[in-house]
Amino acid sequence: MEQIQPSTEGLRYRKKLKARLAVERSALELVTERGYDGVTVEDICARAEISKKTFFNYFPSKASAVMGRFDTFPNDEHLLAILEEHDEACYLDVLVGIVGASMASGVDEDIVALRREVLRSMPQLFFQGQRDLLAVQHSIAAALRSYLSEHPERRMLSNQLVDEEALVASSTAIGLARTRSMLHVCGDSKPSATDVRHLVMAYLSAGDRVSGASCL
Amino acid sequence: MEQIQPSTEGLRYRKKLKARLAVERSALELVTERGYDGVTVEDICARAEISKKTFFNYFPSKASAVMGRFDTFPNDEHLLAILEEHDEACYLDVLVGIVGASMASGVDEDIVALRREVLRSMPQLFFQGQRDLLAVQHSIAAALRSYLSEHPERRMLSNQLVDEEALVASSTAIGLARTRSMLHVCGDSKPSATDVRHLVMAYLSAGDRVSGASCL
DNA sequence: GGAATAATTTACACCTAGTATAAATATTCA
DNA sequence: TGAATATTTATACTAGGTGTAAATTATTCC
Repeated sequence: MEQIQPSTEGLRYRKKLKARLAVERSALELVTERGYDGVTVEDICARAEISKKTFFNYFPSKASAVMGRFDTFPNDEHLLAILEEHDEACYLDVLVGIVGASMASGVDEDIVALRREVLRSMPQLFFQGQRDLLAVQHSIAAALRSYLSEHPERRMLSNQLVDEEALVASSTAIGLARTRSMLHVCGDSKPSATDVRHLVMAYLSAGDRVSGASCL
Repeated sequence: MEQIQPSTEGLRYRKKLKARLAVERSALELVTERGYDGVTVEDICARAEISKKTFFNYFPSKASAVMGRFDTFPNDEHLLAILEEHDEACYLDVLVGIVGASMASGVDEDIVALRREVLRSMPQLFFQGQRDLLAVQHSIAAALRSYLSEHPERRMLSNQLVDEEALVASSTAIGLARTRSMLHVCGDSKPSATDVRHLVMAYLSAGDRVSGASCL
Protein backbone atom coordinates (compact mmCIF):
# COMPACT_ATOMS: atom_id res chain seq x y z
CA MET A 1 0.00 0.00 0.00
CA GLU A 2 1.55 3.24 -1.12
CA GLN A 3 1.26 6.26 1.09
CA ILE A 4 -0.20 9.35 -0.54
CA GLN A 5 1.51 11.82 1.78
CA PRO A 6 5.22 10.90 1.89
CA SER A 7 5.34 11.44 5.64
CA THR A 8 2.31 12.09 7.76
CA GLU A 9 4.12 11.44 11.00
CA GLY A 10 7.63 11.37 12.38
CA LEU A 11 9.77 14.06 13.91
CA ARG A 12 10.32 15.82 10.62
CA TYR A 13 6.60 16.13 10.05
CA ARG A 14 5.86 17.32 13.57
CA LYS A 15 8.56 19.98 13.37
CA LYS A 16 7.16 21.19 10.10
CA LEU A 17 3.73 21.56 11.59
CA LYS A 18 5.09 23.37 14.60
CA ALA A 19 7.11 25.74 12.46
CA ARG A 20 4.17 26.51 10.28
CA LEU A 21 1.99 27.27 13.26
CA ALA A 22 4.70 29.42 14.77
CA VAL A 23 4.87 31.44 11.58
CA GLU A 24 1.12 31.95 11.36
CA ARG A 25 0.88 32.89 14.98
CA SER A 26 3.82 35.27 14.79
CA ALA A 27 2.44 36.89 11.67
CA LEU A 28 -1.00 37.42 13.16
CA GLU A 29 0.34 38.71 16.47
CA LEU A 30 2.70 41.15 14.82
CA VAL A 31 0.02 42.40 12.45
CA THR A 32 -2.30 42.92 15.38
CA GLU A 33 0.37 44.97 17.13
CA ARG A 34 1.67 47.04 14.22
CA GLY A 35 -0.63 46.61 11.22
CA TYR A 36 0.12 44.82 8.00
CA ASP A 37 2.51 47.40 6.60
CA GLY A 38 4.28 47.79 9.91
CA VAL A 39 5.47 44.21 9.82
CA THR A 40 8.15 42.78 7.54
CA VAL A 41 8.67 39.18 6.59
CA GLU A 42 11.94 39.30 8.49
CA ASP A 43 10.12 40.42 11.62
CA ILE A 44 7.89 37.40 11.33
CA CYS A 45 10.88 35.13 10.76
CA ALA A 46 12.65 36.53 13.78
CA ARG A 47 9.70 35.87 16.05
CA ALA A 48 9.10 32.41 14.61
CA GLU A 49 12.83 31.66 14.74
CA ILE A 50 13.26 30.53 11.17
CA SER A 51 15.16 31.93 8.21
CA LYS A 52 13.59 33.99 5.46
CA LYS A 53 14.12 31.25 2.94
CA THR A 54 12.32 28.77 5.15
CA PHE A 55 9.46 31.21 5.45
CA PHE A 56 9.07 31.17 1.71
CA ASN A 57 9.32 27.41 1.68
CA TYR A 58 6.21 27.34 3.82
CA PHE A 59 4.31 30.31 2.47
CA PRO A 60 4.30 31.70 -1.05
CA SER A 61 3.94 35.28 0.15
CA LYS A 62 3.76 37.52 3.17
CA ALA A 63 0.01 37.82 2.72
CA SER A 64 -0.46 34.08 2.81
CA ALA A 65 1.08 33.84 6.26
CA VAL A 66 -1.44 36.35 7.54
CA MET A 67 -4.48 35.46 5.50
CA GLY A 68 -4.01 31.75 5.04
CA ARG A 69 -2.73 29.70 2.15
CA PHE A 70 -4.69 27.92 -0.55
CA ASP A 71 -3.24 24.64 0.47
CA THR A 72 -5.58 22.19 -1.00
CA PHE A 73 -6.64 24.07 -4.06
CA PRO A 74 -6.69 21.40 -6.75
CA ASN A 75 -4.34 21.38 -9.72
CA ASP A 76 -5.69 21.95 -13.19
CA GLU A 77 -6.67 18.39 -14.08
CA HIS A 78 -8.18 17.77 -10.69
CA LEU A 79 -10.16 20.99 -10.89
CA LEU A 80 -11.52 19.99 -14.27
CA ALA A 81 -12.43 16.58 -12.89
CA ILE A 82 -14.35 18.18 -10.05
CA LEU A 83 -16.29 20.33 -12.47
CA GLU A 84 -17.12 17.27 -14.59
CA GLU A 85 -18.25 15.48 -11.52
CA HIS A 86 -20.55 18.14 -10.07
CA ASP A 87 -22.71 18.55 -13.11
CA GLU A 88 -25.86 18.92 -11.09
CA ALA A 89 -24.97 22.28 -9.50
CA CYS A 90 -24.20 25.76 -10.76
CA TYR A 91 -20.51 25.73 -11.63
CA LEU A 92 -20.05 29.05 -9.84
CA ASP A 93 -21.24 27.51 -6.61
CA VAL A 94 -18.89 24.60 -7.09
CA LEU A 95 -15.96 26.93 -7.64
CA VAL A 96 -16.82 29.19 -4.71
CA GLY A 97 -17.06 26.09 -2.55
CA ILE A 98 -13.63 24.87 -3.59
CA VAL A 99 -11.96 28.23 -3.10
CA GLY A 100 -13.50 28.54 0.34
CA ALA A 101 -12.50 25.05 1.36
CA SER A 102 -8.91 25.54 0.26
CA MET A 103 -8.50 28.77 2.14
CA ALA A 104 -8.49 27.69 5.73
CA SER A 105 -7.59 24.03 5.54
CA GLY A 106 -5.42 22.28 8.07
CA VAL A 107 -5.10 25.27 10.37
CA ASP A 108 -5.66 24.88 14.05
CA GLU A 109 -8.58 26.40 15.93
CA ASP A 110 -6.46 28.98 17.66
CA ILE A 111 -5.11 30.40 14.47
CA VAL A 112 -8.54 30.53 12.90
CA ALA A 113 -9.85 32.52 15.86
CA LEU A 114 -6.86 34.85 15.82
CA ARG A 115 -7.20 35.43 12.11
CA ARG A 116 -10.87 36.19 12.55
CA GLU A 117 -10.08 38.82 15.16
CA VAL A 118 -7.45 40.40 12.96
CA LEU A 119 -9.71 40.49 9.93
CA ARG A 120 -12.62 41.92 11.86
CA SER A 121 -10.52 44.82 13.02
CA MET A 122 -8.71 45.34 9.71
CA PRO A 123 -11.08 44.41 6.93
CA GLN A 124 -8.80 45.99 4.33
CA LEU A 125 -6.76 42.83 4.72
CA PHE A 126 -9.42 40.99 2.74
CA PHE A 127 -7.85 42.58 -0.29
CA GLN A 128 -4.21 41.82 0.51
CA GLY A 129 -4.19 38.29 -0.79
CA GLN A 130 -4.48 39.35 -4.41
CA ARG A 131 -1.22 37.90 -5.60
CA ASP A 132 -2.06 34.44 -4.31
CA LEU A 133 -5.61 34.56 -5.59
CA LEU A 134 -4.25 35.31 -9.03
CA ALA A 135 -2.88 31.80 -9.37
CA VAL A 136 -6.19 30.38 -8.23
CA GLN A 137 -8.01 32.55 -10.70
CA HIS A 138 -5.79 31.44 -13.56
CA SER A 139 -6.47 27.82 -12.76
CA ILE A 140 -10.17 28.49 -12.69
CA ALA A 141 -10.14 30.35 -15.97
CA ALA A 142 -8.14 27.59 -17.65
CA ALA A 143 -10.36 24.83 -16.30
CA LEU A 144 -13.49 26.69 -17.36
CA ARG A 145 -12.19 27.23 -20.85
CA SER A 146 -11.89 23.47 -21.36
CA TYR A 147 -15.01 22.64 -19.42
CA LEU A 148 -17.32 25.10 -21.13
CA SER A 149 -15.95 24.23 -24.55
CA GLU A 150 -16.80 20.60 -24.04
CA HIS A 151 -20.07 21.21 -22.22
CA PRO A 152 -21.66 24.16 -23.97
CA GLU A 153 -24.98 23.23 -22.38
CA ARG A 154 -23.56 24.33 -19.02
CA ARG A 155 -22.77 27.81 -20.17
CA MET A 156 -24.45 30.69 -18.41
CA LEU A 157 -23.47 33.56 -20.70
CA SER A 158 -24.46 32.21 -24.07
CA ASN A 159 -24.15 35.55 -25.82
CA GLN A 160 -20.43 35.82 -25.10
CA LEU A 161 -17.50 33.79 -26.33
CA VAL A 162 -16.32 30.89 -24.20
CA ASP A 163 -13.13 32.77 -23.38
CA GLU A 164 -15.11 35.74 -22.20
CA GLU A 165 -17.35 33.63 -20.04
CA ALA A 166 -14.31 31.92 -18.53
CA LEU A 167 -12.75 35.29 -17.78
CA VAL A 168 -15.87 36.77 -16.24
CA ALA A 169 -16.64 33.57 -14.38
CA SER A 170 -13.23 33.20 -12.79
CA SER A 171 -13.35 36.78 -11.67
CA THR A 172 -16.90 36.42 -10.36
CA ALA A 173 -16.10 33.21 -8.53
CA ILE A 174 -13.23 34.83 -6.67
CA GLY A 175 -15.41 37.81 -5.91
CA LEU A 176 -18.17 35.63 -4.51
CA ALA A 177 -15.69 33.62 -2.47
CA ARG A 178 -14.32 36.81 -0.98
CA THR A 179 -17.77 38.17 -0.27
CA ARG A 180 -18.66 34.93 1.43
CA SER A 181 -15.55 35.11 3.51
CA MET A 182 -16.28 38.71 4.49
CA LEU A 183 -19.81 37.87 5.53
CA HIS A 184 -18.60 34.88 7.46
CA VAL A 185 -15.82 36.67 9.27
CA CYS A 186 -17.61 39.95 9.97
CA GLY A 187 -21.05 38.56 10.66
CA ASP A 188 -21.90 35.39 12.42
CA SER A 189 -23.60 33.34 9.74
CA LYS A 190 -21.77 30.96 7.45
CA PRO A 191 -23.67 31.26 4.19
CA SER A 192 -23.30 28.53 1.58
CA ALA A 193 -21.93 29.30 -1.85
CA THR A 194 -25.44 29.30 -3.19
CA ASP A 195 -26.63 31.60 -0.41
CA VAL A 196 -23.94 34.11 -1.25
CA ARG A 197 -24.79 33.99 -4.91
CA HIS A 198 -28.42 34.64 -4.08
CA LEU A 199 -27.53 37.43 -1.73
CA VAL A 200 -25.41 39.14 -4.36
CA MET A 201 -28.16 38.66 -6.94
CA ALA A 202 -30.64 40.31 -4.62
CA TYR A 203 -28.11 43.04 -3.93
CA LEU A 204 -27.57 43.78 -7.60
CA SER A 205 -31.26 43.80 -8.38
CA ALA A 206 -31.97 46.13 -5.47
CA GLY A 207 -30.31 48.74 -7.63
CA ASP A 208 -33.36 48.80 -9.84
CA ARG A 209 -35.69 49.69 -7.02
CA VAL A 210 -34.36 53.21 -6.60
CA SER A 211 -36.34 56.15 -7.91
CA GLY A 212 -34.83 57.01 -11.28
CA ALA A 213 -32.59 54.04 -12.10
CA SER A 214 -30.57 53.44 -15.24
CA CYS A 215 -28.64 56.55 -16.18
CA LEU A 216 -24.89 56.08 -16.48
CA MET B 1 -8.78 84.34 -12.83
CA GLU B 2 -7.02 81.46 -11.21
CA GLN B 3 -6.06 78.54 -13.35
CA ILE B 4 -7.20 75.16 -12.07
CA GLN B 5 -4.47 73.22 -13.84
CA PRO B 6 -1.21 75.06 -13.02
CA SER B 7 -0.07 74.81 -16.63
CA THR B 8 -2.16 73.47 -19.43
CA GLU B 9 0.22 74.70 -22.10
CA GLY B 10 3.82 75.76 -22.50
CA LEU B 11 6.94 73.75 -23.16
CA ARG B 12 6.92 72.12 -19.76
CA TYR B 13 3.41 70.83 -20.24
CA ARG B 14 4.08 69.57 -23.75
CA LYS B 15 7.20 67.74 -22.65
CA LYS B 16 5.30 66.11 -19.83
CA LEU B 17 2.65 64.90 -22.22
CA LYS B 18 5.25 63.56 -24.63
CA ALA B 19 7.14 61.77 -21.88
CA ARG B 20 3.99 60.22 -20.56
CA LEU B 21 3.02 58.98 -23.98
CA ALA B 22 6.52 57.66 -24.57
CA VAL B 23 6.31 55.68 -21.36
CA GLU B 24 2.92 54.20 -22.16
CA ARG B 25 3.96 53.32 -25.67
CA SER B 26 7.26 51.79 -24.53
CA ALA B 27 5.53 49.79 -21.86
CA LEU B 28 2.91 48.41 -24.22
CA GLU B 29 5.43 47.60 -26.93
CA LEU B 30 7.77 45.84 -24.57
CA VAL B 31 4.95 43.86 -22.98
CA THR B 32 3.77 42.82 -26.43
CA GLU B 33 7.26 41.61 -27.25
CA ARG B 34 8.17 39.88 -24.00
CA GLY B 35 5.10 39.60 -21.81
CA TYR B 36 4.43 41.46 -18.57
CA ASP B 37 6.90 39.55 -16.44
CA GLY B 38 9.58 39.73 -19.10
CA VAL B 39 9.72 43.50 -18.84
CA THR B 40 11.15 45.53 -15.99
CA VAL B 41 10.41 49.12 -15.14
CA GLU B 42 14.00 49.93 -16.04
CA ASP B 43 13.50 48.43 -19.50
CA ILE B 44 10.56 50.74 -19.99
CA CYS B 45 12.57 53.71 -18.72
CA ALA B 46 15.44 52.91 -21.06
CA ARG B 47 13.17 52.82 -24.09
CA ALA B 48 11.32 55.95 -23.05
CA GLU B 49 14.60 57.68 -22.16
CA ILE B 50 13.69 58.79 -18.70
CA SER B 51 14.97 57.88 -15.26
CA LYS B 52 13.28 55.42 -12.97
CA LYS B 53 12.33 58.14 -10.53
CA THR B 54 10.64 60.09 -13.28
CA PHE B 55 8.74 56.98 -14.24
CA PHE B 56 7.32 56.80 -10.76
CA ASN B 57 6.53 60.51 -10.85
CA TYR B 58 4.26 59.82 -13.77
CA PHE B 59 2.91 56.39 -12.84
CA PRO B 60 2.27 54.97 -9.40
CA SER B 61 3.20 51.45 -10.47
CA LYS B 62 4.48 49.31 -13.30
CA ALA B 63 0.98 48.02 -13.91
CA SER B 64 -0.43 51.50 -14.31
CA ALA B 65 1.93 52.24 -17.20
CA VAL B 66 0.63 49.18 -19.00
CA MET B 67 -3.00 49.18 -17.95
CA GLY B 68 -3.68 52.87 -17.54
CA ARG B 69 -3.84 55.10 -14.52
CA PHE B 70 -6.82 56.22 -12.54
CA ASP B 71 -6.06 59.81 -13.27
CA THR B 72 -9.25 61.51 -12.58
CA PHE B 73 -10.59 59.32 -9.82
CA PRO B 74 -12.06 61.80 -7.35
CA ASN B 75 -10.69 62.30 -3.87
CA ASP B 76 -12.72 61.29 -0.87
CA GLU B 77 -14.80 64.45 -0.40
CA HIS B 78 -15.43 64.78 -4.09
CA LEU B 79 -16.48 61.14 -4.32
CA LEU B 80 -18.92 61.64 -1.48
CA ALA B 81 -20.28 64.74 -3.18
CA ILE B 82 -20.86 62.79 -6.39
CA LEU B 83 -22.76 60.14 -4.49
CA GLU B 84 -24.90 62.78 -2.80
CA GLU B 85 -25.58 64.34 -6.15
CA HIS B 86 -26.63 61.23 -8.07
CA ASP B 87 -29.36 60.18 -5.74
CA GLU B 88 -31.62 59.06 -8.54
CA ALA B 89 -29.50 56.11 -9.66
CA CYS B 90 -28.22 52.92 -8.11
CA TYR B 91 -25.05 53.86 -6.26
CA LEU B 92 -23.28 50.85 -7.72
CA ASP B 93 -23.89 52.12 -11.21
CA VAL B 94 -22.61 55.52 -10.20
CA LEU B 95 -19.42 54.02 -8.80
CA VAL B 96 -18.85 51.73 -11.76
CA GLY B 97 -19.28 54.72 -14.02
CA ILE B 98 -16.71 56.75 -12.14
CA VAL B 99 -14.16 53.96 -12.02
CA GLY B 100 -14.56 53.35 -15.74
CA ALA B 101 -14.26 57.02 -16.58
CA SER B 102 -11.12 57.45 -14.53
CA MET B 103 -9.37 54.48 -16.08
CA ALA B 104 -8.64 55.64 -19.59
CA SER B 105 -8.81 59.38 -19.35
CA GLY B 106 -6.57 61.70 -21.31
CA VAL B 107 -4.86 58.98 -23.27
CA ASP B 108 -4.42 59.30 -27.00
CA GLU B 109 -6.20 57.13 -29.54
CA ASP B 110 -3.08 55.24 -30.48
CA ILE B 111 -2.36 54.13 -26.97
CA VAL B 112 -5.94 53.08 -26.41
CA ALA B 113 -5.80 50.89 -29.51
CA LEU B 114 -2.44 49.43 -28.54
CA ARG B 115 -3.64 48.68 -25.05
CA ARG B 116 -6.72 47.01 -26.42
CA GLU B 117 -4.58 44.74 -28.59
CA VAL B 118 -2.34 43.85 -25.69
CA LEU B 119 -5.26 43.09 -23.39
CA ARG B 120 -7.03 41.00 -25.99
CA SER B 121 -4.02 38.79 -26.39
CA MET B 122 -3.12 38.66 -22.69
CA PRO B 123 -6.35 38.87 -20.72
CA GLN B 124 -4.54 37.86 -17.53
CA LEU B 125 -3.38 41.47 -17.48
CA PHE B 126 -6.86 42.49 -16.42
CA PHE B 127 -5.86 41.27 -12.99
CA GLN B 128 -2.47 42.97 -12.79
CA GLY B 129 -3.73 46.35 -11.70
CA GLN B 130 -4.72 45.13 -8.24
CA ARG B 131 -2.41 47.36 -6.27
CA ASP B 132 -3.73 50.51 -7.89
CA LEU B 133 -7.32 49.42 -7.64
CA LEU B 134 -6.84 48.92 -3.93
CA ALA B 135 -6.56 52.64 -3.35
CA VAL B 136 -9.66 53.20 -5.41
CA GLN B 137 -11.47 50.56 -3.46
CA HIS B 138 -10.47 52.10 -0.14
CA SER B 139 -11.83 55.45 -1.24
CA ILE B 140 -15.06 53.85 -2.30
CA ALA B 141 -15.45 51.94 0.94
CA ALA B 142 -14.78 55.06 2.99
CA ALA B 143 -17.17 57.18 0.98
CA LEU B 144 -19.88 54.55 1.22
CA ARG B 145 -19.49 54.24 4.95
CA SER B 146 -20.35 57.93 5.36
CA TYR B 147 -22.89 57.99 2.61
CA LEU B 148 -24.88 54.97 3.72
CA SER B 149 -24.78 56.04 7.35
CA GLU B 150 -26.37 59.34 6.47
CA HIS B 151 -28.73 57.96 3.86
CA PRO B 152 -29.93 54.64 5.20
CA GLU B 153 -32.79 54.75 2.72
CA ARG B 154 -30.28 54.18 -0.05
CA ARG B 155 -28.95 50.96 1.38
CA MET B 156 -29.27 47.81 -0.66
CA LEU B 157 -28.25 45.21 1.92
CA SER B 158 -30.46 46.13 4.82
CA ASN B 159 -29.78 42.93 6.72
CA GLN B 160 -26.07 43.65 7.08
CA LEU B 161 -24.21 46.33 8.99
CA VAL B 162 -23.31 49.51 7.16
CA ASP B 163 -19.65 48.55 7.33
CA GLU B 164 -20.37 45.22 5.76
CA GLU B 165 -22.39 46.76 2.99
CA ALA B 166 -19.60 49.24 2.32
CA LEU B 167 -17.09 46.42 2.14
CA VAL B 168 -19.16 44.23 -0.13
CA ALA B 169 -20.20 47.19 -2.24
CA SER B 170 -16.71 48.49 -2.86
CA SER B 171 -15.59 45.04 -3.85
CA THR B 172 -18.60 44.52 -6.07
CA ALA B 173 -18.18 47.89 -7.75
CA ILE B 174 -14.59 47.14 -8.67
CA GLY B 175 -15.63 43.73 -9.91
CA LEU B 176 -18.37 45.16 -12.07
CA ALA B 177 -16.03 47.81 -13.44
CA ARG B 178 -13.52 45.13 -14.35
CA THR B 179 -16.17 42.96 -15.95
CA ARG B 180 -17.36 45.91 -17.94
CA SER B 181 -13.85 46.61 -19.08
CA MET B 182 -13.34 42.97 -20.08
CA LEU B 183 -16.53 42.91 -22.08
CA HIS B 184 -15.65 46.15 -23.73
CA VAL B 185 -12.11 45.21 -24.63
CA CYS B 186 -12.72 41.62 -25.64
CA GLY B 187 -16.07 42.10 -27.31
CA ASP B 188 -17.19 45.01 -29.37
CA SER B 189 -20.02 46.46 -27.35
CA LYS B 190 -19.60 49.15 -24.73
CA PRO B 191 -22.18 48.25 -22.12
CA SER B 192 -23.27 50.89 -19.62
CA ALA B 193 -22.75 50.39 -15.92
CA THR B 194 -26.38 49.43 -15.59
CA ASP B 195 -26.12 47.01 -18.51
CA VAL B 196 -23.21 45.25 -16.87
CA ARG B 197 -25.04 45.02 -13.60
CA HIS B 198 -28.01 43.49 -15.36
CA LEU B 199 -25.80 41.10 -17.26
CA VAL B 200 -24.12 39.91 -14.09
CA MET B 201 -27.50 39.57 -12.39
CA ALA B 202 -28.73 37.41 -15.24
CA TYR B 203 -25.50 35.46 -15.10
CA LEU B 204 -25.83 34.76 -11.41
CA SER B 205 -29.46 33.75 -11.67
CA ALA B 206 -28.71 31.43 -14.55
CA GLY B 207 -27.08 29.24 -11.94
CA ASP B 208 -30.51 28.33 -10.65
CA ARG B 209 -31.65 26.99 -13.95
CA VAL B 210 -29.40 23.94 -13.87
CA SER B 211 -30.87 20.54 -13.06
CA GLY B 212 -30.17 19.95 -9.39
CA ALA B 213 -29.11 23.39 -8.13
CA SER B 214 -28.27 24.41 -4.58
CA CYS B 215 -25.97 21.90 -2.96
CA LEU B 216 -22.69 23.33 -1.68
C1' DG C 1 24.43 2.69 18.33
C1' DG C 2 26.68 4.54 14.25
C1' DA C 3 27.48 5.48 9.36
C1' DA C 4 25.36 6.42 4.86
C1' DT C 5 21.68 8.81 2.75
C1' DA C 6 18.09 11.88 2.00
C1' DA C 7 15.41 15.98 3.27
C1' DT C 8 15.50 20.68 5.20
C1' DT C 9 17.41 24.72 6.78
C1' DT C 10 20.46 28.18 6.42
C1' DA C 11 23.53 31.95 4.84
C1' DC C 12 24.31 34.57 1.09
C1' DA C 13 23.91 36.86 -3.03
C1' DC C 14 20.79 38.43 -6.13
C1' DC C 15 16.61 40.70 -8.68
C1' DT C 16 12.86 43.98 -8.95
C1' DA C 17 9.25 47.37 -7.40
C1' DG C 18 8.98 51.33 -5.18
C1' DT C 19 10.59 55.48 -2.06
C1' DA C 20 13.50 59.31 -0.18
C1' DT C 21 16.99 62.93 -0.62
C1' DA C 22 19.64 66.20 -2.46
C1' DA C 23 22.17 67.89 -6.46
C1' DA C 24 21.75 69.19 -11.28
C1' DT C 25 19.15 70.79 -15.00
C1' DA C 26 15.48 72.95 -17.56
C1' DT C 27 11.62 76.29 -17.77
C1' DT C 28 9.35 80.41 -16.81
C1' DC C 29 8.92 85.12 -16.16
C1' DA C 30 10.58 89.65 -15.06
C1' DT D 1 19.89 87.75 -19.34
C1' DG D 2 19.18 86.28 -14.70
C1' DA D 3 16.45 85.00 -10.61
C1' DA D 4 12.81 82.00 -9.05
C1' DT D 5 10.71 77.71 -9.67
C1' DA D 6 9.58 73.12 -11.33
C1' DT D 7 11.35 68.82 -12.89
C1' DT D 8 14.77 65.31 -13.71
C1' DT D 9 18.40 62.83 -12.28
C1' DA D 10 21.86 60.03 -9.65
C1' DT D 11 22.22 57.56 -5.76
C1' DA D 12 21.19 54.95 -2.06
C1' DC D 13 17.81 52.53 0.38
C1' DT D 14 13.77 49.22 1.93
C1' DA D 15 11.23 45.14 1.28
C1' DG D 16 9.27 41.03 -1.05
C1' DG D 17 10.75 37.19 -3.30
C1' DT D 18 14.08 33.61 -5.71
C1' DG D 19 18.26 30.72 -6.65
C1' DT D 20 22.44 28.21 -5.06
C1' DA D 21 25.42 25.68 -2.53
C1' DA D 22 26.95 24.56 2.06
C1' DA D 23 25.66 22.98 6.57
C1' DT D 24 22.15 20.73 9.60
C1' DT D 25 19.14 17.50 10.82
C1' DA D 26 16.24 13.45 10.34
C1' DT D 27 15.77 8.87 8.59
C1' DT D 28 17.31 4.41 7.43
C1' DC D 29 19.90 0.53 7.07
C1' DC D 30 23.45 -2.32 9.10
